Amino acid sequence: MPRRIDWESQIGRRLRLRDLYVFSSVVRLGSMGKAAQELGVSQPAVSEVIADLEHALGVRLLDRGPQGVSATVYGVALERRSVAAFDELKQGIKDIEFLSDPTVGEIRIGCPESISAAILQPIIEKFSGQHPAAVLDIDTVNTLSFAKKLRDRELDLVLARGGWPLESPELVTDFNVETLCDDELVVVVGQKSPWARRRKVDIAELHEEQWILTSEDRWNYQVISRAFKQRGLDMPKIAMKTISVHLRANNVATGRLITTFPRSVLDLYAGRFGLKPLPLELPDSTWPVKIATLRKRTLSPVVERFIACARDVVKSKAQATKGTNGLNGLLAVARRV
DNA sequence: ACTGAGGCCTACCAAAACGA
DNA sequence: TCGTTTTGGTAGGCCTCAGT
Repeated sequence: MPRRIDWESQIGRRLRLRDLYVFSSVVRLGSMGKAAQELGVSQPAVSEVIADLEHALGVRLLDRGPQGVSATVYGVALERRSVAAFDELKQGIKDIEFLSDPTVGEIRIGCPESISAAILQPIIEKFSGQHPAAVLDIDTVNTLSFAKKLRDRELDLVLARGGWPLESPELVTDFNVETLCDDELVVVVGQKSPWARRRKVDIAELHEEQWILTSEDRWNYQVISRAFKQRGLDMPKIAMKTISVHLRANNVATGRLITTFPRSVLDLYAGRFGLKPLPLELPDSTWPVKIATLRKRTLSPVVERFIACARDVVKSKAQATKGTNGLNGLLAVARRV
């Protein structure tokens, strides 16, 4: 068992930022030689840094092999904290930049397409107006990897709907999750569809229709599945599986197909594509939009301003629509979880 | 308070040895 | 064979301390 590490004599004086940087390079490249090449020093210099680190910490950080090195459990632990340490430093430098000019900074946002169009857009409009020099880097593609990217600090924040990977039990302790606004899932047809003229629809009547849905592991598929199951029916035939909002809207507009949308997306596209929600209630169809950030990570001031701006935008929209039935509860007053 | 000498520490390299 | 470790050496920066 390694001895208890004395911070003053072993770490405070002996462990340097440069050592961590060299160590991270070695782990990333899987070789001391390659790391040396990248850092522009000789391989023995790298070897010595690693040996000193291991000596200071009293544990083996790397397993050496004929094809290079791999991190031990201790190495993995140190590497993970090193990433966090370098990120904090980077944030510190960004803070200094921000303090010298509060309108600059970069915000990396993970946000699926269905949220970016309807909910993110007005937030961006307001925020960009207030902070024209701030750079927004928005990833709308790899929604399933958002949790990992957030944990790896590749994203500052993620906007997503409830029931997403970030709220899985094994990940929930890593993130701060805040409900930004409420939304709900609705069944949508084109205005040419015969269903569009109906005043009341039972989900069971739609069993023989052609559906466009997302894949089985996604929440909107599961809501429809539950709705049919409640009526003692299997899932209907799926004509097309896609997450693309545009593909679904375009195909539903033909009048032959049925799909689901969040209410916010429908409100945005209803006029443009000629879409109509069906008057039927789905079980457990509330689908709140949430903001997640990495717990225990200091957010840069510009990111904090962006989140505050997001809260302001949904709050003012909620107040503007209070008393009307147009949005049916969408963008209700933001509340913290 | 400043300066210079001496010692120590750190970073680096080349070459040889080691090991899977 | 490829990659790591060890050895022996150099150069430069930093610290301490005595002298001015």
